[in-house]
Amino acid sequence: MSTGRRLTPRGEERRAQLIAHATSLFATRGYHPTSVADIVEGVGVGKGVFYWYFSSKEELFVEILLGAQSDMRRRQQRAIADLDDPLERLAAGVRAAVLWSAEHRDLFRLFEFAATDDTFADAVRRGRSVMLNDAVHHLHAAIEAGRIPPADPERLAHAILGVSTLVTLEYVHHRGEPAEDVADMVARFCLGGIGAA
Amino acid sequence: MSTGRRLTPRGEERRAQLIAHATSLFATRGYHPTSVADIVEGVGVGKGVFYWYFSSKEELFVEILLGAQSDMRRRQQRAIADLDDPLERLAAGVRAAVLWSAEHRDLFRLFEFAATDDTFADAVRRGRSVMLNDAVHHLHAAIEAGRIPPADPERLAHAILGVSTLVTLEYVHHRGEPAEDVADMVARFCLGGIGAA
DNA sequence: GAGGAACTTGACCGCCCGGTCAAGGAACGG
DNA sequence: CCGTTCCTTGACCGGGCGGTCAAGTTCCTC
Repeated sequence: MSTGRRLTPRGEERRAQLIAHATSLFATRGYHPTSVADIVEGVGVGKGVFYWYFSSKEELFVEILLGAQSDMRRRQQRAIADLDDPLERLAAGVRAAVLWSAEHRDLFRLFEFAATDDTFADAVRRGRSVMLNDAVHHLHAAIEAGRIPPADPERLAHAILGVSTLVTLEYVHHRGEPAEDVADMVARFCLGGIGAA
Repeated sequence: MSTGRRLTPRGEERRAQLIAHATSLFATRGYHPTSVADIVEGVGVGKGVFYWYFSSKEELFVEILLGAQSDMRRRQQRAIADLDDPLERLAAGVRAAVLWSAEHRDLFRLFEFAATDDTFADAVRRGRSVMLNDAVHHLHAAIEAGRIPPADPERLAHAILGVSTLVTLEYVHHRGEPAEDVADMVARFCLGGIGAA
């Protein structure tokens, strides 16, 4: 993960400040409307500081994106770790995704934007495909075990991702309903959708 | 729908040209990176022409958005018109949405972007809520009739929208699979998700 | 305390943005 | 052929953009 650059603790903290503030600005105003001047102003430093830590606004955004993806993945893996049943693993993964999205509204909004922008869409797809592969794996196992009717696991995985994304956006982010409730509803809908009892 | 402005046939055609080219540019490059200069250059006219027909780049985008929304709605209504059964109406509506999205890739991408931008998110939500209300209505009827287990119809409607959106994006737009097949799969998943036999 | 690496400053650069406008051409009714 | 309305032009404006850089400050090392 390290970019090779040597940073003192002070530098490390500055960098983190910039990332944090940029994330919040990108999420609230959007990527394009947020200028580098806005970012450094919010942290209270000169413009040159930004380019000491990042080579461009674009590079910073990608870094935030990749960091968020791997953080979410880590959370999902942890939630799944001690489960054996494929359908339980699937449901736990979905729940973990919803809960993570509830706790990281800013990062979730960044995903949403990045997916619609040609410059970042590939990075989003690459990150997604990792998560999707996990789901495909569980779905495949469930089909093999006769727990759900045969179907293309990849399509099912995409459908599940679609439900999680839009329902989380609407109910957790927009209406502020409890993430746990929403996660339960999403998991239930998805289990029905794939044909589980 | 008419903005009150008087336009000769010639003017009407120019306007349509600008809308068409702007739509394609917005969809491929994105809204912010597309400049008014890009739009008029593609049509081969001076910059002033743009501001003769539209008061701003933003206004043009909103017009495209609203037009697309009502076009999609019209298509959905037509597909549903001669069906009585609530679940059939629901499935037909979903299929119509997928097929429309397949035939209007540009407009579909505009929806996706607009939903992530504060300036346009409200317009998107307003348009969506119309479609969602239709779905809620059918779901409510289906629950009343005991065709599906009781649940919050609004949440189910959002889940259905999520499946349609993401699966269409991935399989129809990205992989170029036949829209009919994808529409079938989406409808099947959604019926399972809401608990229909 | 000398020296050098890490960090910071903010004026500056070239560019392009959304939007304006005075002026000029086409179309058409009278 | 005139007058008017519709349409078109493209130079121009103020301003903000992403990005640079010479100069300065802080901090650690020896």
